[in-house]
Amino acid sequence: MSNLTKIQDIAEHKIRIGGFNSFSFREIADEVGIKSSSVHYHFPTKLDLGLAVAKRYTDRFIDELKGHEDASLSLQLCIEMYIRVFETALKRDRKMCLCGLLAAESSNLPNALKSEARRFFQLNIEWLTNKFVELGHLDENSAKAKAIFYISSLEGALLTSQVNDDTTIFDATAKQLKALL
Amino acid sequence: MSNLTKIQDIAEHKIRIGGFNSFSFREIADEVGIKSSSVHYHFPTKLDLGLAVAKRYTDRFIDELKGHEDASLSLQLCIEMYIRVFETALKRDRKMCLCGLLAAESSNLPNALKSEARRFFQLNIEWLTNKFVELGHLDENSAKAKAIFYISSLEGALLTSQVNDDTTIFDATAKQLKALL
DNA sequence: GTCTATAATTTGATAGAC
DNA sequence: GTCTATCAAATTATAGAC
Repeated sequence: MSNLTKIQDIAEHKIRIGGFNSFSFREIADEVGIKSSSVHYHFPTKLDLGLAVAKRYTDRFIDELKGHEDASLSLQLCIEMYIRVFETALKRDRKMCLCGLLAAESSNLPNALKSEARRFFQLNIEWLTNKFVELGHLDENSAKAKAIFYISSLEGALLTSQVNDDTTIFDATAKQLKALL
Repeated sequence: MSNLTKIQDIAEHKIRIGGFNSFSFREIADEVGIKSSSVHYHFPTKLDLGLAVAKRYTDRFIDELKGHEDASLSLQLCIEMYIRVFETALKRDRKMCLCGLLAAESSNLPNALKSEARRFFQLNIEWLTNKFVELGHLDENSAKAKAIFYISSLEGALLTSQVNDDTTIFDATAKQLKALL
């Protein structure tokens, strides 16, 4: 794996654990096995690194969503798949959603980074809204309200599970959301 | 107002905006109008300050909940009151829930601070569970699952509203939760 | 692309005077 | 309780050699 990729992987891990202010170029450099100046070669500023990581995270997330899409999927299966993508983030990685954490601290983030975190939410809301309109036959407004409700609940469930070191807390929320369809 | 109180107020503000790693003793001292060594007089370490602020936040939150309690309140009114406490945090303060933010970054926090954030969630879940049992006549397990669902959704709604600079996003979630009773 | 070296600033924290 | 003075360490970032 290239050092560029390693840098982004480690930065993503650290942001998802503690936020944008919780890591330094030196820590990343040490874990890669290079010097901090070499990290600056790839990403001139910390903001550049944060933006690249957030963009990559959102793009991958949306790609995974679209990758599991299937014209024959029912609303029920679509939403179950959607919930599973969040579930994986929690149970495999034992970490927060990167953009969820950035959203929480967004008032204190550079504008560009806040915008990138917002993009994650907007794309998710767009995707969910579409499903609720096309498969659930809701009107646009109701569909969007429901979409916001779903992503908010899932992000909150990650946060509550995290602080309680208890992934079954996520399951409790997931179950309620599925029952709501 | 005493400097001790001012220090805690400013620290609370900064944590709610950007998390535990987003402020320094010097910044707080500057805003109070004293020197950073004087802040250390009141709170020897940053952890001491964080713990005091988190404890105060949770105690006040629970006090407010109990203050609005009334034996004659229906489940509907109880939960509407509960949601209103979160709503106030967002619309009056335009900030995250302090313990919500600490929960998000809890994997990177000193254990004592993570525990204090966890206490907020446990007390909230306890309070909600009780209401669902006593006023909603749910069994203990269903009540607790519903309690977890409610606090998770509300915390997530704060986070989603924050990153979108749009308080109506919170309203969308609040409305769905009320409809669910 | 990675290194050494270094700059300028900030950080959490302490000692001791008043 | 607040101050001055100070510390050691860490931070983001740059210049220039290889």
